[in-house]
Amino acid sequence: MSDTLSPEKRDQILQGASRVFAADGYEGASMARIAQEAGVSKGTLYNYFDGKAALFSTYVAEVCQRNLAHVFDRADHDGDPAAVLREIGRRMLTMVLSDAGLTMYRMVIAEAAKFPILARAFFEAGPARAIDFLSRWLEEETRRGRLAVDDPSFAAEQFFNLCQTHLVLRRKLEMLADPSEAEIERVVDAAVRVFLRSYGVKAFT
Amino acid sequence: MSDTLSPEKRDQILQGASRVFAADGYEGASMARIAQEAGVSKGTLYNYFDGKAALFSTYVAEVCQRNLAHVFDRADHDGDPAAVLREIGRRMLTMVLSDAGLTMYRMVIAEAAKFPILARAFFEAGPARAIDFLSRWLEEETRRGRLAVDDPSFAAEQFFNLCQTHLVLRRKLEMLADPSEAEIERVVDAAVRVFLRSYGVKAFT
Amino acid sequence: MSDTLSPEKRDQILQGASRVFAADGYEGASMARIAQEAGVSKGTLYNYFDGKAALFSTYVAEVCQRNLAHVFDRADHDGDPAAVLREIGRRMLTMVLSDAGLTMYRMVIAEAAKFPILARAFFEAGPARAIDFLSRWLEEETRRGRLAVDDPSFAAEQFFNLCQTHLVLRRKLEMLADPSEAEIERVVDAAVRVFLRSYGVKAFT
Amino acid sequence: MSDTLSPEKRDQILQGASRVFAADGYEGASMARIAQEAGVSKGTLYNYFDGKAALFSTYVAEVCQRNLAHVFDRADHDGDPAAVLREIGRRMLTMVLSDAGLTMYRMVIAEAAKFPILARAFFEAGPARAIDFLSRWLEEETRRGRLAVDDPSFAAEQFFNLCQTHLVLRRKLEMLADPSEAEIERVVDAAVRVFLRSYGVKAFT
DNA sequence: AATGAATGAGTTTTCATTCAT
DNA sequence: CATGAATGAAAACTCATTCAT
Repeated sequence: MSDTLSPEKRDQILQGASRVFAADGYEGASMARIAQEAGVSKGTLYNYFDGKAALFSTYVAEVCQRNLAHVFDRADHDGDPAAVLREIGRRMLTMVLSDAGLTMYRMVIAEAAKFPILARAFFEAGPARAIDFLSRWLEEETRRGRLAVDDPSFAAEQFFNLCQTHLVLRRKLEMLADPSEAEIERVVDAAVRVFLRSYGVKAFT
Repeated sequence: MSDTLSPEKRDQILQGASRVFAADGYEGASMARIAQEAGVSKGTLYNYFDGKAALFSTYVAEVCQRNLAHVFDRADHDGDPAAVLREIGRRMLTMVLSDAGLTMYRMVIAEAAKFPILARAFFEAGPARAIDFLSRWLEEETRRGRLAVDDPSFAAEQFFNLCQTHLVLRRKLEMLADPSEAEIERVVDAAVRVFLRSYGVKAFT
Repeated sequence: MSDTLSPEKRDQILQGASRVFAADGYEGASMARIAQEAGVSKGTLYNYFDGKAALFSTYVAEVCQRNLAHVFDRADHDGDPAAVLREIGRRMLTMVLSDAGLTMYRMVIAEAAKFPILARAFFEAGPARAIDFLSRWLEEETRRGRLAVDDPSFAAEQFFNLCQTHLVLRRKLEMLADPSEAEIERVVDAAVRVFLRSYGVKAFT
Repeated sequence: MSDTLSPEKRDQILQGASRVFAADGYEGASMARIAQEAGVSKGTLYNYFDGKAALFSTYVAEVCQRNLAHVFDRADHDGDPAAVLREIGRRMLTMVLSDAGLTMYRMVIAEAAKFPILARAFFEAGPARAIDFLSRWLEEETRRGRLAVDDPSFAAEQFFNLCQTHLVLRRKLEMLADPSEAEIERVVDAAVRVFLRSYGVKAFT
């Protein structure tokens, strides 16, 4: 059945869906508009996907894979721990505050009750990946005696939460435009300071 | 004109709207279903409210007033600062994780682009109130020499973010049922520890 | 039953209905708006009239009686026949072109299929009265040898139709604002000229 | 986009719309009833037309084109002027008194305030065409010395107004069924007589 | 007799989905 | 396999009418 479906057309449809879902949300998006945006007929949509819900699920999964992966990929254990933490916090915060990140978050939150599987997929592809990365880095730094973290996974989550202070909720509530680099750095610096007071080792702070 | 509309029926409608909005979100809710759930006719809905958007706005405002007010009202400067912080964190977290809090958050986030005024109203009625309360308490404690907080408002936000570690995002993504008291306390205790390492005064820690 | 209904309130309602029907037409008018405009409750409307249709019928009848009567009341057999005709044509045309006349015509025409009785009532109260008046005047003038009209009623209708040349249809189709006195007189003068070429007597032309 | 919509179905819809609009007027017609009458679904209506207003506009335009065009197309300058005028008057009056003409007139008048563009389109397609045709004929006859018309356009309008005596208003007000040929001829003959008394040339009368 | 809250059938319009071509 | 016309079940909202107070 799916032997004759071309992957190019599948991508083409997902590109269109991407634009429309991002602009209008799940409920607001119409299959007609997605078809138009993708340059295919409405019927073709149903040849490649089982319906609107399935198309949305695939879209969220793909965007998560594409955008959220490879952001936390290289572990640096040579430089100053504080500098590394600042870089990690800055990357995470920048993505969370970006239009793409914001839109995706909103949609997933809005439809979490309806699409719990999708919500989990989002978590695994994004936050879980970041936590896992930072967690492993903290563990290794602790092993090397440069940090003193007892529960690395929990501490990683604490750090990311600290980084979201002030800016993130306000941005989600449309009370803030995309913040400047300087604003982001100010918040991240404060987060790193608080974090290291608890988990730092004297010699390195 | 609307003076003579019975407040009981108004409440009855808001009760129904409450159930339907909570279950289906703003877009997903239908006026027909709200009418049915409230036990009134569709026409009556429009006698009491100007339309779906107005009904939603009123519902959000009322729930904010009802649920979020009077949670942070008494400032305690006698006991142990750590104990006070634990109590504050526990209250905030309990509310954020409750069904009502969760539902409200989801809807406001989902519709923030469409109803920015409402999003701000939510912020003022909820998070802003909490931040303001804690901020003042931190200031007073600092004045009394029991804490050392330079930027009380920012520190307050950091504390609330720390308290949301682990549980809140997972709950928003339907990956967690309503957590137990013990789980909440474990997270809050950790938050208080980290917070006081940065902002505490030796004699009191 | 109608013993206790006050004529003042009835008039009050008709005043309100008058404004709303004139502004919005029959279909466009809402009973709620009429009640508001009349300063009574919706219920009261139904105490005085059997429903929207009945209210509309009464309104049309009353307006016809009030506005169209007493326009052609005095018969002048002393002056120049041409001058008298000009005056009659001018009066008729002015009324037909007025906002009130136009509105009434539009409504009656629009609803003639639905309210044929009302259409007839309009005809009797307006056009028929005018035709009757002119017809009798033509008859008397013919008796006095100042005109030569064989079928006075038909000739009267011909005269009124001639007077409506150019202006009336365009006004009905919203292609013309309320015309000036000069424009009206130019058309009426032409009508009188054509009319007297057929029905005039040499000595008086 | 709309290239592939079948013209047959479009016609089918317009046929249905035609029946419903004619019976109920613009406001009175419902899209549901039009769909039913046309034998299509409500959705299909919106595939072919942008909405009720657009459907109505198209309907009026098509009927005007279909019914009013090609009625006054051949100019005859050989026969008796009186005979030619009688033929022109008869044709015009027959159309104005027909069910199609009557219905169209009623609707256009009723909605002229809401659709002034449509009212003008009706005027151009119908009355204007007739006036133009007769006007040119009168001019040519005058040039040939068979008539003496100074203002051909105005005289043409006078003639058409004279032809509408007695029958037209009564028919519009539902006080008359479709009149017989004999009645029409009686009125037209009288109109021609009056017209030629003013604009005729002795030798030809 | 007056009120106006309540009703519910009605309105236009949208849209996910199907299926003949 | 791709198409897009057709569908029909919703949606939000209106309004003439009724009836308890």
